[in-house]
Amino acid sequence: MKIFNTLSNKKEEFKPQIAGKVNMYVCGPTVYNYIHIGNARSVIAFDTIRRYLEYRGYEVKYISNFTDVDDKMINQARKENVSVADLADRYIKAFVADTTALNIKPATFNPRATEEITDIISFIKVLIAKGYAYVVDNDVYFRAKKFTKYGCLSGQNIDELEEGASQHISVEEQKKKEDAIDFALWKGQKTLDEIAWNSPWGKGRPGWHIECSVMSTKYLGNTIDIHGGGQDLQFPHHENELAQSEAKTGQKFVNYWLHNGFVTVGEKQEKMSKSLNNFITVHDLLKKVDPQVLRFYMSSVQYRKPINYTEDGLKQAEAVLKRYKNILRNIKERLSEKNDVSDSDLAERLIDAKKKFIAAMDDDFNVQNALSVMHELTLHVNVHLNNDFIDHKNLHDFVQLMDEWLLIFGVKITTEMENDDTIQKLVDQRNLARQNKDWATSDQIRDELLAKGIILEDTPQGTRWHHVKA
RNA sequence: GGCGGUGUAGCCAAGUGGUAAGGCAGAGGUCUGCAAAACCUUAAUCAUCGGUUCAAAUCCGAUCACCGCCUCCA
Repeated sequence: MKIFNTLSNKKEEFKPQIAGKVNMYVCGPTVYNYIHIGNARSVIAFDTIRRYLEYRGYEVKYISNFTDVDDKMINQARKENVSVADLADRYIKAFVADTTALNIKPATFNPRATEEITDIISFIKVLIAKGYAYVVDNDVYFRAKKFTKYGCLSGQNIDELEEGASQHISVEEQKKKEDAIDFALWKGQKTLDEIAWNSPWGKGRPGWHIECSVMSTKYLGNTIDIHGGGQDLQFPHHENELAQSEAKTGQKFVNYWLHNGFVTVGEKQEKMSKSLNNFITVHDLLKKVDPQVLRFYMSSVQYRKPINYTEDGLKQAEAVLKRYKNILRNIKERLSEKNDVSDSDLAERLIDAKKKFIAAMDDDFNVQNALSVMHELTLHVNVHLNNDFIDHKNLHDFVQLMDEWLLIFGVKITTEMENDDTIQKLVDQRNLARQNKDWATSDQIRDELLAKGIILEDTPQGTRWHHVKA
């Protein structure tokens, strides 16, 4: 399996530290609002990756944090006149609701920054002791230049970073720090009403980057296999995480860094973000869009590629899902027949498709090629279904294969056989009318049922029906 | 200014040296009493210019356009 590693900027053969096991950490949301579909994309991308790793037999330990204290949290809580903790609880609940709807597998554990303060303080103490951090007033800063590899993840040159940074950092902050590129590990309390914890440096709270270093090393060990997040986290967040962690442990922090592409929107295809006010929350979108369609749309683009969010894109995803639903339902209907035949060609195609699917996904999770394999196989199975005699065993295997594959994309298609005497009676009536070539009655019954959301399909094997949404 | 990404048919998109996968939409057709479902047929020379090569979407150079990061952001 090959994975694109941001650290080396190329695809590398994936080798977890312990054969058969993968530990991964994915940067989670700051819980001060509903997540938008850009946030969802990241969650979906890494869930899809996780599911594929599990499909390939890896046991995955998956940790994703909640940032439940920082400037945004504090500001929003003030605005709403609620406590930071209440704000966090509310949006963690919303996050769970949204991601559950999108069929995201729950993380092995979701640590919260505010519940890790003791470990954060110990971590910072070590950095100070090693000379990688220094105290100014009630703040603690990381001495970036002492970590000579600083910039290795983002390919940034420290001197040029300084030029850029100097234009944006406030003068006060600038003065406190030894160097413009140093960043806060601990921020002293500014006003008495601000949430704060006791520390050796006075009351305060952790900086943003430190929490991920602490939680990652605490729950997964000093060196982890995969660390994921959005492309915008590459610098400075992940660069800083890397510096802090390796400065403390002296060991490699992450073997494979993965960064997902953005969701863009509008004619200019700009990044979806709160500051541009061009975001759509999952909470709102799911009021009108089938969560499964949104999930499939987002996971059917390779994780590193940008997704330009459009309604047409959603429609296309919906059309593909409908095709899969149709074939799975049609097979289920026909498997009740007793007209078994063995089709060696179909058997071979299944084996071949499985190989190709794995080859596609093993190549840095190339979902487009994987879907292409699924389409091709679906075509052959549909052709097979035109026959009077069908291969029960291989059709059964196909259904199982599709179920497994679709689940990697977070999609579960249910094809429950529906039984309804009232509907069946009407269908029988209609068929009687059809035998008598009474098309008027026949069509009238079909229209009646359609109005109730029931679709009829006349096949050589008889009339079958299903609900529009099913 | 520095770093990185993108540009392939109406749309989504694969493809890193040998004469353009797949999907959606559209059009035509088969099947059907008509539908539905399904199947068949059907479209691009790959942003532009130049170069290397027997051969380039694919390598090199230049240009144009767009996006992102360098400041909170998935």
